[in-house]
Amino acid sequence: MFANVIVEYGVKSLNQKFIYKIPNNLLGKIKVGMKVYVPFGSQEIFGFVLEITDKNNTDYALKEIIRVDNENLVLNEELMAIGKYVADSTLCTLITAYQTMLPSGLKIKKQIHKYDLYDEYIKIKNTNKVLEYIEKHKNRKKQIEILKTILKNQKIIKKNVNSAILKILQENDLIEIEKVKHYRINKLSDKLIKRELTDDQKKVFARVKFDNYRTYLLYGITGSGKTEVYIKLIEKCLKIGKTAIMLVPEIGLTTQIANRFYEAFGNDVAILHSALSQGERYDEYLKIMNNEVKVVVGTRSAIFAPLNKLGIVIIDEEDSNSYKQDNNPRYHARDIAIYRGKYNNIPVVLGSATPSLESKARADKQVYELLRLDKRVGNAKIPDIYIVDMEKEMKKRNNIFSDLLKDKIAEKLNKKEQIILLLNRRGFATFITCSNCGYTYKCPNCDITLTYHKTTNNLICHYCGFQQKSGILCPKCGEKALNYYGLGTEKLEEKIKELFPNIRVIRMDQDTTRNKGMHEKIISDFKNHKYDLLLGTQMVSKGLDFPNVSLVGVINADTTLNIPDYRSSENTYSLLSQVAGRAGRSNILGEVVIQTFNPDNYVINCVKENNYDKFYIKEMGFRKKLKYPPYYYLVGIKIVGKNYEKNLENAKKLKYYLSNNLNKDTIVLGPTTAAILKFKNEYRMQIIIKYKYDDKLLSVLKDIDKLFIDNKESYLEIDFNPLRI
DNA sequence: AGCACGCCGACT
DNA sequence: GTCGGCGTGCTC
Repeated sequence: MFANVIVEYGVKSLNQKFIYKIPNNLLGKIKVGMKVYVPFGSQEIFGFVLEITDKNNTDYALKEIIRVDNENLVLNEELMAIGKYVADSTLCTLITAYQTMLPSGLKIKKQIHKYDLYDEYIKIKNTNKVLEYIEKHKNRKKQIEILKTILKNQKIIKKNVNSAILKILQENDLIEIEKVKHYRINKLSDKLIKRELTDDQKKVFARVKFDNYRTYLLYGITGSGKTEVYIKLIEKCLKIGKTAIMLVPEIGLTTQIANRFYEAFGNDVAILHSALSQGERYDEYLKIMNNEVKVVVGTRSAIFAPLNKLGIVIIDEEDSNSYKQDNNPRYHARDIAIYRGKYNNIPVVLGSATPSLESKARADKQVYELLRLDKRVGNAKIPDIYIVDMEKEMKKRNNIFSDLLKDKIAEKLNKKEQIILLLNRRGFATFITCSNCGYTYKCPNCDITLTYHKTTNNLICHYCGFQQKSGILCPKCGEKALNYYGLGTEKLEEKIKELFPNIRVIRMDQDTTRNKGMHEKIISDFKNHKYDLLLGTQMVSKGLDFPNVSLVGVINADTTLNIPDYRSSENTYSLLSQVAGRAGRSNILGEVVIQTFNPDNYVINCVKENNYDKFYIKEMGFRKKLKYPPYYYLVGIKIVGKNYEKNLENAKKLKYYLSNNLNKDTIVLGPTTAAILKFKNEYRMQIIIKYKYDDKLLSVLKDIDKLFIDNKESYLEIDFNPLRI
């Protein structure tokens, strides 16, 4: 027998099957989807079994598989198929696809990490022998005491026993050690909390059918109780003997949602998200593979959870950009969810308060089934939204806080209610310029100004992570004339404290949540009213539920609106209405102040009117006129190289090739410089393909991918349905 | 990706 | 003469 194997190196030139002979001692042991160790040229490396066959059409001598690396790791048929689908639909190598599906402890590569943790117990080996021993050696008091406790309790924990005594008992062959797998995350909740659905929620719940594939779009306003519907759906799914995946966006509130799922399903739940340690991830993955859990809650890559008998997939906040991976493979979790939905013939539920235009358009065309929740649960009302024209405020020298926002903050502080401020920029100042010579700090590797972080006194490139210490003198002319421009969350924190000296402020952004557990700590401290005001980047905008928050302030709504990208309006609408939804989630009325230089912009006004449908219609008009999704599909191709001229030349040749080989009504734009031309010392040109239907597209893209394998000057990054171009 | 092989230049 | 630079080609 022979095995077709792909090897651990994720390079295009090795993206092919290598055939190996299965030695007699491994016959029957090796299965499709297993990790194996194989000879490869002069090396020995890991690989992954794709097929097992009795045919060998080659005329060269075959090598033999050395061994199976981990007998417990076998990807099932569905996961094998998903890997192929990911590779085909994103043009990544097969091995890269399988690697992303596995937690790092199980990836197909050389690794010495041992993630397995065990609890060790001591058990009696032979009771009669022990009783004899006790009779015989009455003076060995300490040993006898231990033996008696074991006799009484069946087994005791090993680490509580003195190692010298343990050794004697072992040498006398009286005891044995039992190893029990220890999971790092262990939620034991025996009091499961059952909640009732409202009539609206019940109607939505009843529409989801479990006996065939169908994608549902649950469009429910903020605070309408989508999570309760998800829980009930999963409950039903478990009742019919199946399992469930629940995806949440990657914004650190996974633990919050996970806690609600623990309340509902106890230790039937596994969680998978990026804040877990590698060991924790490994453990959770093992629980899933061993069928010890029925519900998986997690971020993007949890869509690959190896659950058997999958019964439903739910994606909360389906419009979140975090569901699309922005490095290889550039897959979208929504596509994988739908693939699994079809594969298992089960429902897929996409939920959001601000659905992506793609999903809403599909629902309008009956491709998805639309479910709506239009009312907030209980007495909570939609917050009042005020728009402030910052141009007028600037004339009053209010360049950060408008009069209205200042008044409202003072009012809420007085009433002991809480406040959230959103500013979508971290750091202190967004750039530093010398007023003497005009020098501006820039990243040496990218085409980007460095952001000043006061806490660490660092200048940081927010794109590549480059850091340098900040000086007092201009590095060019040596004058003491550096000016700090632009507003970030650090400066905002300082300014709010100047304005309200007694206010208790907590900041939540990438910088304050870098350490494990900080995210949860900030959220729970704010919830427990240890702070009056929470300020931060978009982290503060989604999913959080603080009943005592009655005011949300958006410092500058234009930061996201002005990004030159076809989705900036959609992103802004979603961000603003999500953050507005943080106010007034209980009995107190919520108020929202949005500061902007574009008070007449339709996005801002639709947010003010809380009118998603109006925004949707207006935005769809623009998308149609400008030939953007969902009317057209996009492919973004980046041509990257160290030499600007040669790279541009390659980009032009590529454009020519694409225009000549794709369908006539497919639009090929570019090459233009990418949004950030220089990144990590490489120049990036961009070609955009817009198409409605093109049967040649995939094969042409595969061809150009091959053409560039041997190109030493440039390489390609191909992105299907890019979220920004 | 990683390694062997091979062809050139500057060294004890 | 030979050590080591990296360009090229191959891996079942």
